Amino acid sequence: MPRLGMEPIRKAALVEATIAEIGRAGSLDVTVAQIARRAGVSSALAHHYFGSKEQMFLAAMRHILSLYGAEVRGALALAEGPRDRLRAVIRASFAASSFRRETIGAWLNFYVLAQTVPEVQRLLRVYQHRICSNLRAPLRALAPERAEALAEGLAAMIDGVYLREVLGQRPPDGAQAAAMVLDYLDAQLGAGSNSGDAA
Amino acid sequence: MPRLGMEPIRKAALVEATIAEIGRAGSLDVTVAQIARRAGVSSALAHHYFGSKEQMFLAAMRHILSLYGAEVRGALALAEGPRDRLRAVIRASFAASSFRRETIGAWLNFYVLAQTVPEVQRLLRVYQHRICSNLRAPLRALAPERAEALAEGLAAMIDGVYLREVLGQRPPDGAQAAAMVLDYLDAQLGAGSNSGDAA
DNA sequence: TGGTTTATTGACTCGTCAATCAATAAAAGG
DNA sequence: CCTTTTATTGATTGACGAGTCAATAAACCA
Repeated sequence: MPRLGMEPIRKAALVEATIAEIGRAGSLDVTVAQIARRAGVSSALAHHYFGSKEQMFLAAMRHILSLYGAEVRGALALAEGPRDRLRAVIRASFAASSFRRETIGAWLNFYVLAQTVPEVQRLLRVYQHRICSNLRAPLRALAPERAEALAEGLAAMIDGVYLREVLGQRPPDGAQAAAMVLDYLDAQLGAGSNSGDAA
Repeated sequence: MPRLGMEPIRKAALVEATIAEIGRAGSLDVTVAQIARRAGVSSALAHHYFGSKEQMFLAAMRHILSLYGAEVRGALALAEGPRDRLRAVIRASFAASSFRRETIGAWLNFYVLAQTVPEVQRLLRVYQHRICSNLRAPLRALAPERAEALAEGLAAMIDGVYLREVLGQRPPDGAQAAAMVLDYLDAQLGAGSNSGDAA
């Protein structure tokens, strides 16, 4: 009994299911049938709406990146002063909405996919570029000379902490993960807790 | 015309070919036939010696880890004093033998495989444990309180730098990569260039 | 020499899976 | 109503690939 206007609902469900299945399997070796079943539809319908498995992966990735982007924007909106902005970006990177087993697993797999699918590579580069920008701006106010290098170091560390979580036996702990990066930040800027506050 | 004693030669060639193919494809979606062809043998022979594709992946991984281990041991043998030892471990992590496109690509894919194959997970954990140990020991002599946390931070950063290389447009530059991590180290310990030298 | 071990492969089996198609059915619209 | 559009699926196709097997052949051995 086909109600109309199902397309966005189905698509959203399939995107969620894609992420969940990749997270569960821990790899991109998930069949369209598995994804579709989890979303409660037939595999034919999944193809009908997305055209191909690759498009499903891309949609899933855009979804993850957009969640993360929202998290960052939300945190930045509340931050005042460069130091606070830096902390906001870092904390947002480990917020519960992104720092979850399944999302981390999916994210790792997208790095793999980036080596094959140009559009995935493009998206990941956009993400990396954005996170660097978000870090560089406030860093310029605190340590203009080293802003560029520090931003890249922080970004690398954030990615590295994610990566280590993949093998972690215990469930991800965003607060602790963020603490490690914040610690790096303080060491680089001089722990002086607020040296650049209140723009 | 079968010469005897081929087994180790074929195995070595197949291991190399496995790494090269994974690096080329940028994923684990490589067929045994592709690997075998690159090694100059039939796919049947590959199965004959390894039993399964999974065993080939495992052998490839052990090979990569053992190259890296050798690099670290070699560097440590020449180092004197804790600070120097730290530098040695970090530099070894970006030595030319490991820090190459194909190896980096393969390494990333092994992280993915670790989510599926317990033995791969075990091997990666051994690697992580060892790198942390190698860092923690000299750190204990320089900053006993923070040794544990710093070791994990450094390890995360090393992994993160590798990860970023996956998307890098320009070919990997080990020296520059190492510099970023060494910079973090100096910031954490106080740049005083040799505070812990000459044990 | 004849038997055993090692090396090596082509051909085949058996599954799996992405993608397609044709068919069913309910709503919308005139 | 009858048509068009949207939703939905079961069944099918076509390709591809891991792993197996039986056969060939050279080397070694007694």
